[in-house]
Amino acid sequence: MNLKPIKPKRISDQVFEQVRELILKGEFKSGQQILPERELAVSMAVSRTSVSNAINKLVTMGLLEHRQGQGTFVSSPDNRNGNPLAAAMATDEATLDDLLEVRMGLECNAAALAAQRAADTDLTMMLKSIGEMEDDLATTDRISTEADAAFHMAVAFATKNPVLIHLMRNFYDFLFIGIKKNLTHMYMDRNALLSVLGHHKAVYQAIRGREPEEAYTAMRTHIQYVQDYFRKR
Amino acid sequence: MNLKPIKPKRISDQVFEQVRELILKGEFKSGQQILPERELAVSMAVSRTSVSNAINKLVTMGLLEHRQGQGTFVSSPDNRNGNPLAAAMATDEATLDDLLEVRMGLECNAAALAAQRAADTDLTMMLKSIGEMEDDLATTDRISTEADAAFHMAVAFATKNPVLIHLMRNFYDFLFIGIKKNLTHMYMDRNALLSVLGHHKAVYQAIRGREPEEAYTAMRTHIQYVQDYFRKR
DNA sequence: AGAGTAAATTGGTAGTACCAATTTATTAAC
DNA sequence: GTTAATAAATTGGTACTACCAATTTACTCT
Repeated sequence: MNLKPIKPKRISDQVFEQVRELILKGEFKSGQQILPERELAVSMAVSRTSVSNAINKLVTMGLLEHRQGQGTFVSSPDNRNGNPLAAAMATDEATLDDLLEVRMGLECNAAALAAQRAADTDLTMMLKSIGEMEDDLATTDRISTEADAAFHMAVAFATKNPVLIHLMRNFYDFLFIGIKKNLTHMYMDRNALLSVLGHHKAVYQAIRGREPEEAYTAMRTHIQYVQDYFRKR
Repeated sequence: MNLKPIKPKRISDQVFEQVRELILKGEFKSGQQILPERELAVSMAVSRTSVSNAINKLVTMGLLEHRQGQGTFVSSPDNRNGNPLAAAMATDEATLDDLLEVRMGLECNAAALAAQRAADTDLTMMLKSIGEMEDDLATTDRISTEADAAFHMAVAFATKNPVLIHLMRNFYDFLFIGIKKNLTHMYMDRNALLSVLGHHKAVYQAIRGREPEEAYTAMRTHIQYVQDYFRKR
């Protein structure tokens, strides 16, 4: 007899999550109007009150903007309060290079910690994302940003440090939603991607081999490569 | 004739502001239940819908917590979304050690960057905070957390990286507001503080000497010392 | 005194009506 | 045919009412 406690889920929270997912997946683009409350309520078979509550939550978080008489619009990523990096990038003359510099500090350290702590499931996740990247490159000249992010998030999870995981998640949300177009060149440059894939494999090998210093150096090589790639553009 | 445009103010926003003010002024203490929605609606002569909207906004921001059947309560300061680290520390079993591990990544990297980029004003700021710590220890057995934070922030400013500066600011806000009591032991332990002061001086010397690897290693020594200090408790 | 039940209290959901702001469509005047 | 004014439609905002869901309190029975 294996009974698990049932946690009731508020309707407005479920609406919130669905709409948030649509935004994060890019179904509703930045600046685009989403469906009106009445329409969402009918489509989801809930009351307009619940929809309105969910939308208000997304407005408070900065993902959406209300305009009475017009509709509800997706905010530009820079205005999102949920992501501290957006705030940093919006208020100052911050650049992609600045962000990569911070990554250098965070991710090299993370790789070293991962080499000390990775569980088999972590290693499996890293290998899976490497496999996805290989599959992509076998049939196309590009890889999905999701596979790249998944690799780095797998390394973060392997650190078992919740603060670091949270920060890394913010990073990848921001990188791939906020400034995705800046990264497009590299994600469609076959030679660059082969190098990236090689770096990922080197990081993975070092982590699997429980070698923190090698993992640190491999990740450093990787991020330095990305930095140099964008510094040339 | 001086006519100013009249900007209509949403009722729910006015409720939001009034309640937020009461919380920030301490009329409702952390953990305390605020007035029920129905009561607030009657007191403010508005509909419960508007009150509920305002409360939901404060809940989303983390200042309040709903509990169906009980009431609405003021969150503890650690849970406030104004600081992203608070969110990371609240949702998981995160520890001070986790936070120090992340600092290891960020701040060693920052020290190396500072050694490459520090201006005279940056060096002056570091020296000033070291001076304040020395003054404190000359007359008392403790130092102010502000002087310690000021040193680390001076190093961050010396990196000239706005993203890093922003993240570091969040760190020190959180460290000294969120979990200040955990740090008290060290800030009143004379021997520990003498070591910390020595570490700061070593970091400063390396930065002033434009030696990134020495700065990195000195900062690493410092944070490792703090980690070990708290791991013994 | 303890257990069970009922009532009260609180936030959550739903539906309806209307208001406020904006946009679109229609009509009237030139 | 064009422009301006008016009406209608669309969208979010407010209000009200009724009921549901979760928790606490009060009452009754053993």
